[in-house]
Amino acid sequence: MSKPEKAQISVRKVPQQARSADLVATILEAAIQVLAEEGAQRFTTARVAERAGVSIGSLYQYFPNKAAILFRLQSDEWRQTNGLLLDILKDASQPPLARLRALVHAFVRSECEEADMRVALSDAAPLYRDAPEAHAARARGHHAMMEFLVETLPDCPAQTRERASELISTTLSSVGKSFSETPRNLDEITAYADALADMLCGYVASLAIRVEWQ
Amino acid sequence: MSKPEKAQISVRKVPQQARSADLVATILEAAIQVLAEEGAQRFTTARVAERAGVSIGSLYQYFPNKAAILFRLQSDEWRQTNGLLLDILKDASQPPLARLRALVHAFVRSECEEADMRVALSDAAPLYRDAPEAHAARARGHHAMMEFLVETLPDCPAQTRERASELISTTLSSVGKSFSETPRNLDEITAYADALADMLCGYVASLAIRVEWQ
DNA sequence: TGAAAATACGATGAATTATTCACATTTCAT
DNA sequence: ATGAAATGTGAATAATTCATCGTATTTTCA
Repeated sequence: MSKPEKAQISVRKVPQQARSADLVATILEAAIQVLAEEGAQRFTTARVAERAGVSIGSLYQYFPNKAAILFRLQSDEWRQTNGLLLDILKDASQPPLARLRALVHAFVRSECEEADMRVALSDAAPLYRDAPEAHAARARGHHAMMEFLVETLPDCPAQTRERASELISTTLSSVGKSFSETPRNLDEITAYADALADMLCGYVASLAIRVEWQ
Repeated sequence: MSKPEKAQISVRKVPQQARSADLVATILEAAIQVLAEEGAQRFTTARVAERAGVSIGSLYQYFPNKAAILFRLQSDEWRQTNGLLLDILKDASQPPLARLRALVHAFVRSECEEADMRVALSDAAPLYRDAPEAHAARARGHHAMMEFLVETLPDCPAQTRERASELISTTLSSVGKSFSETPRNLDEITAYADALADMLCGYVASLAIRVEWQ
């Protein structure tokens, strides 16, 4: 057997001049379009380069392989979503469950935007799923939810809280993704997000009520 | 534009003699192994044929293309899971919420069995996701949950009930899938299933309590 | 200005892929 | 026993893919 090299997901060369930074931006923009319009199956380095109006060689100067482009896109998504969620969860002007409800709405709405691209991106997940960077990114999301629960359920045993945290973040992301796989109008999105928020808020409330912690 | 032919997912030739029925069974068995051991990425018709000890041509006698093999595997999974769930949901000897809890446990446990194969199978989902047969199969699952809710929440407005039904089935399948993506021991599985059951049962109970339906 | 560094190019190779087709073998009703 | 239908074979094909490399162009800055 010879599997010496882990798929290299990070960067090959750091852009130094403005034109190369532009180039990278152009490539990423093109990658988004190819992904949304052609799907993960037909996402190829050659197509991305062509759509970007850039040579294939240039592409490989800044991305070591195809997976790196996809991971970069997913990474950007995660960063953006994470920022959104952190802001909402930490908004001290709202009671905890109102924040959680707002978070569900924001998340579901954001999942439904650019749905084509997001679906294609998660179709491509097998290409980068095992990368350590991906693990770290997910961990950050869990951490935010955990902090929220520590504040909301201070008397809850740590282990219960951790499980609840994992359940809630998992539910949010996986149900959101699954929901966005079929096209929805705004009313459906709102109604569905409300139902999901009912479910999650109800769950957190039920944890808060159980005084029989030991 | 010319997209005349939808990907054909169903059968090319129906086995008539015993030897060909055996052949199909052998191919499917080999397909499961290839999927579990090599992953969706490396799942190729040639590898399946080789593992089955069968010529590639024979494979194409009974499956029109690669997607058909994968869809057949997924289809079998769905059928099996659906049978399991129907039995539990219709067991009149248990109160509704106990049935729902049992269902969650059975489902999560079944998702965690053969996890490698299941993960690889859903990685391959893009290949058959849009097939009408896939849609029909999902609809059957939703239908079962809907019947359960009609029994449990007879006074709930139909629209609310439908949304709840979709939310619950979606949560079950997508959270289950996501959970099984990382390896778990039996204790974790039980604890997690309990938490998920708490959440879902709590949600159904809260729907039952709202007497202010209009 | 001029040369070194950075950037861009795209033809090209090597590998993998799904699928077909002409032909060989087996089965089974007659 | 016979021959037609069913079944099995695997080399050949055509398409697609990722990624590299030598070369050309542009930028930087002394």
